[in-house]
Amino acid sequence: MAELNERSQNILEAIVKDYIASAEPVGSRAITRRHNFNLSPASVRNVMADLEEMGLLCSPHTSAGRIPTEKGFQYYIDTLLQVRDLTDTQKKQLRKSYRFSGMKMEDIMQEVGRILSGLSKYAGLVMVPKFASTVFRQIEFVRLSHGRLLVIYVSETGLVQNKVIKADSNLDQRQLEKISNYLNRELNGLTIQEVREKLKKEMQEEKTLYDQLRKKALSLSCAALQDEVEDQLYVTGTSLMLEQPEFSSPDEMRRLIQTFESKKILIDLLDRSQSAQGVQIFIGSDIDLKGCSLISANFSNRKGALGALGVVGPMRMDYSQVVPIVDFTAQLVSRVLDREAE
Amino acid sequence: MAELNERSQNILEAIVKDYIASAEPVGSRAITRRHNFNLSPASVRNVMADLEEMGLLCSPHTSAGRIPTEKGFQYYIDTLLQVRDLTDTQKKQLRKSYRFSGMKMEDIMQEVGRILSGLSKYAGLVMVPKFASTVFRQIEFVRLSHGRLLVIYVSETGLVQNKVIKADSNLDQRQLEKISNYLNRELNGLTIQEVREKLKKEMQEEKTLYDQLRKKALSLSCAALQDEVEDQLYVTGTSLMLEQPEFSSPDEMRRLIQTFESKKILIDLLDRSQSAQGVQIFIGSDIDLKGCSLISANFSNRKGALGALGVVGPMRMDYSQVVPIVDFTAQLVSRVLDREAE
DNA sequence: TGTTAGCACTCATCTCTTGTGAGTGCTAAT
DNA sequence: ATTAGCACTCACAAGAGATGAGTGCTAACA
Repeated sequence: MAELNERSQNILEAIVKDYIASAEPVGSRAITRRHNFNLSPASVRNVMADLEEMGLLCSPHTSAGRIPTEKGFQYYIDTLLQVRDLTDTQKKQLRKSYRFSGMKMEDIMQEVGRILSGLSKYAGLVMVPKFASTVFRQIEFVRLSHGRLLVIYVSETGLVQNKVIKADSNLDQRQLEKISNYLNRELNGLTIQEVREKLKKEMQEEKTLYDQLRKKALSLSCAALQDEVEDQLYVTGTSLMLEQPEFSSPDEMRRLIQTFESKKILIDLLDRSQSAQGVQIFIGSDIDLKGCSLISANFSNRKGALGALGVVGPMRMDYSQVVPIVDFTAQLVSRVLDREAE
Repeated sequence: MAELNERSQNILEAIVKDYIASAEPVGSRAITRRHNFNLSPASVRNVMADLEEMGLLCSPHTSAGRIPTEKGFQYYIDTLLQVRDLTDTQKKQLRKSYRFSGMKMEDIMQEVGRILSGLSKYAGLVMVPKFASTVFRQIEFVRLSHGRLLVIYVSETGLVQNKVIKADSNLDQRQLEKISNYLNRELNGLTIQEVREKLKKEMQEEKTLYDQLRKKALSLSCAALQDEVEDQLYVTGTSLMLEQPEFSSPDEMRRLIQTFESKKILIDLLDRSQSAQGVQIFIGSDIDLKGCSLISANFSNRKGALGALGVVGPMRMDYSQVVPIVDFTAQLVSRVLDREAE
C-alpha cells in the first residue's frame, strides 16, 4: 500500500468513522461540517478522488457520497484504528457476568456467546475447545446392546464427549472396568493428540502381544478416539444482525441466515484463526461472508490453545469498541478454564 | 361450528386449497375457472359472503379475493382435510434415510430434523427425549477439582447427560466407584422420575442411618438428578421459512428469526403436545407463532413418551403432505429408539 | 502551486397522477 | 335460486416532475 499523506489519512479516517456511524455514503460537505479540517468541500473532493483512484473508496452511484471499500477498511484497521482499552468499570462488569462456577462446559460456552452478542450488538460465536488438544482425564465405557459400546470421554476441563462404537467381542462390565482403569492410569495427563500417537506406537509394538486385556484396551480406545470430532459452534444473536441496515433487504437477510445456519463457513474461519495469537480481524471477501467482518480471538489454558470466540458484524462495525471486548472476553474465558482445570 | 351445506364446504375447500397453492387471495372467478362447480362467479360470491359472515374467510381489502381465516383453516383441518397415506415407495425411501446405527443420540436427533425439514421444505423441530422419562442405565462420577464433581448419567437409549455438582466432602476416586456401583445396582431399570421418588423416600427413611456410603450415595445422586434438565431442541431449516411469501417482508423475517432463536416458545409448544397421542396440529394464535402452524407428533419407546418432533410452516402449509411425513417419522424414530435400547 | 468558489450535471428518492385489472356488491332479469 | 350486468373499489405499476445531495471541472485567487 502506497503511503498516504496526513491529509489523506485524516479524510479517510473521517469517512470510515462517519460511515461506521451512519451506514450511509459520506459526502464532501458532510465531512467539512462534522470535522474542522479548515478545508473546503472542493478540496476534500480532490482528496476523495485520489482515494477512490487508489481503491480505498468507491461511490455507489455518481451523485452519492463515498463509502470505504474493503481495501479501505483494511487500511483503516491496519494503520488508523486505535483500540481504546476497556475502562476498569467495564472490565469489572464483564468479570461479574463471568461467574461460571458449577456450570458445565456447554452451558458456559453458550453463555459466553450470549454475553458477546449482548455487548457487541452483533452475532457472537464460540467454538468449543478443539477435541484433539484437550487433556485426557478419564474414559468410561457403557455397554448398550449388540456389542455396541458407549464411550464417554472426559477432559481435564470437564468437557464431555461421547461416542458409540461397535465392539466385536462380547465384553462384560467387569472387563470394561478393568480396561478403563488401565487406560485411565496409562493415559492420564496427555492431550488427545498425544494419546493418539502413543496408541499408534503401542499398537505397532505389541501386535504380537499375548496380554489380552491390554490388547483389547488398545483397540477399544483406538476406535473411540480415532476420528476427529466435529468442532462444535455456538452462534448467538443472529437476529441482531438483521437490524443492521446493510442486511435490511429480504435477499440479504436470506443469504445471511443461510450462512449462519450452515455453520461450516464460520467453523472454517475460526479454525483458521486458531493458529494465531491475540485478536484477529477478517474482512469481507477474505471470508465467505459478504459484507461482514469477523473479530476473533483464541482462548486457551496453560496447556495450549483450546478454542476460539468472536463477533461477526457488518463490515462497518465499530471495531474500536468490539475489539477490546473480544480480547478481554477471550482472556477471561482462558482464566476460567484454567481455574476449572486446576 | 354451525353446519355447512355441501356447496359451502366445497367452495371453502377450494379456497383453502387454492390459497395453500398460491398464497394469494382467491377470487370468485378464479374458483369457477379452476373447479367446475357449474356455478357462476356471482353465485360463488354469495356463498363467499356467507362464509365471511361466519368468520371463515376474510378479504385483505375490498377488491381482493378472499383468504381463509384461522378459523377457516381450523374448520378445513377438522372436517375437510383428507390425509393421504405415504406410498410404499415414499415409506421405503424414508426408511432408507433412517439408518442411524452407531450414531449417538444428539446426532440422530439432528439428522432427523434435517430430514424433516428437507422433506417438508419447512422448518424441522426435534425435542430430545425428556430427561425425566428416560430409563436409568448407568451413573458415573468424575472428580474435577475443589470437590467439584462431574456426574455423567447414561440412559438406556444411550442418551448422555452431564452436570457439575459440588460435593462438600472430599471423596476419592475409590469411594466414588463404590458409590456409583451401588447406585447402578440399586437404580437399574427405573425412569428418572421413579429414581427421584425412590431417592426421596429413602432419604426420609434413613435419615438416621449409620451406613456412611449409602448416605453419601443418596445425597450425591439427589444433587445430581434433582433439578430438571432443560429440554434440548434442534431446529433445522429456518431459512426455508424465509422463502415463503408470507415472510418476505423484512419485518416478518426479523420476527420469525427472533422466535426461532429464542427456542423457548417452541419448546413450550412441543411440551404441550407431549401429553397427546398421534399427530397434532397447532394453528396461528393458538401458539405464539403468528401466521404459522405446527404439526407435531411424539415419539416413544416401549417405556413411554420420550420426546416430540414436528414441522413449523406457514399457516397455509400443505397439511395433507406434511402430516403423514411427521406421523411416519415419529413412528420410525420410535422404532429406532426401541431397537437401540433393547 | 495549492485552494476554493461557482456551476452544470447526475441520479436516487419522493410525490403526484393516471391507467389498469382483478374483484366485489347490488340489482334486475331469467 | 341463479346469473348477467354494471358501477364501484382499490392495490399496483408506470410515468412525470420536483427535490436535493453530491459530483467533476474550470477558472479565479492567495
